[in-house]
Amino acid sequence: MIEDLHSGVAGRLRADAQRYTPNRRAIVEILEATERPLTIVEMLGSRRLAQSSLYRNLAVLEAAKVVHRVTSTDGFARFELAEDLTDDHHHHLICARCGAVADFTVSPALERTLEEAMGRVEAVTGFRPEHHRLDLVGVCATCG
Amino acid sequence: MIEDLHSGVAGRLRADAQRYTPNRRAIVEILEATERPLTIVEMLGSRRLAQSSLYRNLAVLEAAKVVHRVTSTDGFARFELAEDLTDDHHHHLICARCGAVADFTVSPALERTLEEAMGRVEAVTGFRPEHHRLDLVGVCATCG
DNA sequence: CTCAGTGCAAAGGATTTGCATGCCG
DNA sequence: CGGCATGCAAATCCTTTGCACTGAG
Repeated sequence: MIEDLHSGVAGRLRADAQRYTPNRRAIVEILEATERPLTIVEMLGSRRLAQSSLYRNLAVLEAAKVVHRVTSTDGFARFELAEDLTDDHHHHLICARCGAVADFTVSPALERTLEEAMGRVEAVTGFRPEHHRLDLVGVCATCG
Repeated sequence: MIEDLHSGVAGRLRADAQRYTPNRRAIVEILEATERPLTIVEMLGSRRLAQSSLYRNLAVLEAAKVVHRVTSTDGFARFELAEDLTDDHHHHLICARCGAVADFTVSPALERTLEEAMGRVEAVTGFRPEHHRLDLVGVCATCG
C-alpha cells in the first residue's frame, strides 16, 4: 500500500503536468513518516534540500492536491498528505499557547452529522463546501 | 445591550491590568458593526489609526480574550469579537480561492454533539480543549 | 537541445519593535 | 509626575522570486 501512495501521488502530478522528482518524493516520504502536520523548519531538518525548493515543491504538491496546508495559531505553515491519498480522515488539536498541532479522530456518527450539515449549507448559501475543518483549540499536554 | 458589550470589554481589560482607551474602543466598535471577521487593512480603512497601534491593540485585546483571531487560507489575519462577549456562537465559511470569510451557524443538536466530542478528547489525550473551530472550506459565491 | 527543477541570494510583505511624544490616572 | 498609549519609521521573519546551473528526456 506504500507503493499505492506513490503511484497516487504520481498520478495527481501527471494530471497537473508535473513530474514526480526525487525532491518531491522525499517530501512525500517525510510527510508519510509522521503523524502530525510538519512545519517548513521541521521538514528541512530531515533531508538536505534548499528552503526555496521546499517551498516551491510544496506549492506544486498543494496545487496537485497531494499535500494539504494546515493553519495554526503561530505564523508557521504546516503540511500533511491529502486525506484522500492516505485514507485517513482526521482533525486537529491546536495548542493555543505554542501552536503545536496533533491529529485526532471523532466518531463516524459525528462525521456523518458534519457531512449532512455541509450539504445544508450549500443549499442555503451560495457557498459550495469542499471539505470541513474541525479543530479543537486548547492547551496541549506540554504547555498545560 | 450595546453598553453591556463595552462594560464587558472594560472588565476583561481591567482583569488584564489594561486600559480601555479610545483606540481600543474604536476597534471594538468597528468589529461590532460587521458580520464577518475583518483584516487589518479593512479595519484601517474605517478610522484614522496607526497600523502599529492597531496591531498592538489587537494583541492586547486578544490576550484579554476580547477579540479572536481567525485564520484563513490567504496570509491575512482576521479578527472578530469573542463569542462569549456577543453571545453569538457561529462558524466560518472560508473561500479556498480568495480567502474571504463569512459566518454561519449550525443546528443546536450538532453543537451539542461537538461539545460532547470535545469532552471525550480531554479524557483520552492530555489535551485540554478550550473551544472548537468548525470551518467549511470551499468556493464562495463570488469565486464560484 | 530544451526545459523544468534546483540552490543561492536577494526581494517581498505582513507583522513587530525602537524611540520620542502626548496624555490619562 | 509616572507610565502607558500612540505614531512614525526601521527592523524582523516567514515566504517568494530572480538568476544561473544542472540533469532528465
